[in-house]
Amino acid sequence: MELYDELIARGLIAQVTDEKEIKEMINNGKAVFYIGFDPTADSLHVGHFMALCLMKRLQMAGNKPIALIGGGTAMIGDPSGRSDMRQMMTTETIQHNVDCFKKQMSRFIDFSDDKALLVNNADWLLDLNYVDVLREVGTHFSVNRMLTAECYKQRMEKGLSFLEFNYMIMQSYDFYVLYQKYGCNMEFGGDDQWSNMLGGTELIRRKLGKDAYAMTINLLLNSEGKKMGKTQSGAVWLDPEKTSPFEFYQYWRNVADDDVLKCIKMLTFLPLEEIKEMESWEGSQLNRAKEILAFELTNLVHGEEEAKKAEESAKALFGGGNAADMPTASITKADLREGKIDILGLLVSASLCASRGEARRNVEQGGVTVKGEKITDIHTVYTPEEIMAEDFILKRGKKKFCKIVMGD
RNA sequence: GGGCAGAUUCCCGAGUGGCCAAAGGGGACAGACUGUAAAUCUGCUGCAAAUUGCUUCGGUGGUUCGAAUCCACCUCUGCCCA
Repeated sequence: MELYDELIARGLIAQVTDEKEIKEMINNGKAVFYIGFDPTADSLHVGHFMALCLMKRLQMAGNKPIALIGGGTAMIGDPSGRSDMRQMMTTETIQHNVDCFKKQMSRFIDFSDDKALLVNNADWLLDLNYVDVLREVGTHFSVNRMLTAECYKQRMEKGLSFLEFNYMIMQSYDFYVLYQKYGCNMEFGGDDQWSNMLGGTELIRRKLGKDAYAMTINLLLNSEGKKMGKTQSGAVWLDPEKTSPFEFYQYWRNVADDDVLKCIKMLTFLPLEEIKEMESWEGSQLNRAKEILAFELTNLVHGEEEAKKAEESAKALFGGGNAADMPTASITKADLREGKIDILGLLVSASLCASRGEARRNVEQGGVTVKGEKITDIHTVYTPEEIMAEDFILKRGKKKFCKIVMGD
């Protein structure tokens, strides 16, 4: 199966500017394409991961990827699909994030021998002269048309600042620069970027009289229509310091039934024939599919060793018995009172609960377990020796647990 | 620049002098049921040395025995006019 058809089959492609041309180009490795990443945090997350996978797929077919880090555009903030303005970031924060992105990306994409490029649009955006830009670029944009763009719709109600309004123009300008500098003839991005991307192809046509193409990939939405890769405590990060491999594994292990196959299709590199077989699975059989999904993704992001560890821990924990490799939390002498620590303090110190009040509630509602036994008394206290015992496992709820170690 | 409306806890949103840590909904969290799923039901949702105390209703100051609520100024946001 050729690349383009595979992308369709996996449900990745959302919109294209010219299907015939694009198909021809990417199937034959003739595309030089770019995907933009806004460095709004110090780690990539699941949303970026999809884009990285796409880059990889295309690179494997001989196309040349350009990863564009939006060090310049991040200073403006993309209003697409957002209900309020992003917080303004300082130049230092952005630079720090850019560095972090670079490190993580090189894990997925082969940048050696010029097989892929990594560029930062701060390099050309930051020195632009306002009047020059207005005259050269601004003249090609119709405000009337921009205002009707889908990506601004939400913001037309809540207010849109001129700063953010310019994001589309900056992104379009990026494409224009890359086209001239590197012969970049295609832009990829999430479907929420569609209008921004069209701005670029339009600009190239108007200024250079050349054709450039754009293609968007479907956003990874769950069955409720919300973006996946987010938890109550924020995004699911690719950085193991921010989201441990075990948590990462668990996130995918816990996706809803309705979403498993979609995720496998869109995110893994498993052959389509193999995935086809899974489509007939139903009911509790889907649990197997979830294990596969979780393992595959953890493997891609954190490597095989970590993936295996996460899988074993999960199986041990939920299948009974103790996990060999489990999250740990440390307490210090300062946490002790008269040489002991109470159950509430322990839960808070282990970051299993946000406050003693929450810890109290969890205990009272029967959600806290030590060594497999339910704790019913909120006044239960432990000595450091008890806590350090091999079998001392603190568990809150069904899925959160850890071992305690003594720090200084 | 002028006029109008508004800012409440994670989010939406009620509250317009004491009965307010603040209705209701959503979400989150815990329990039951399950398959580490969904749906459903129950509980719960500011912090703590916890029948009490402390901090919170955009900010600062004021009136009052007492302020989310009244007054003044400020900041921000939306709408209308220019």
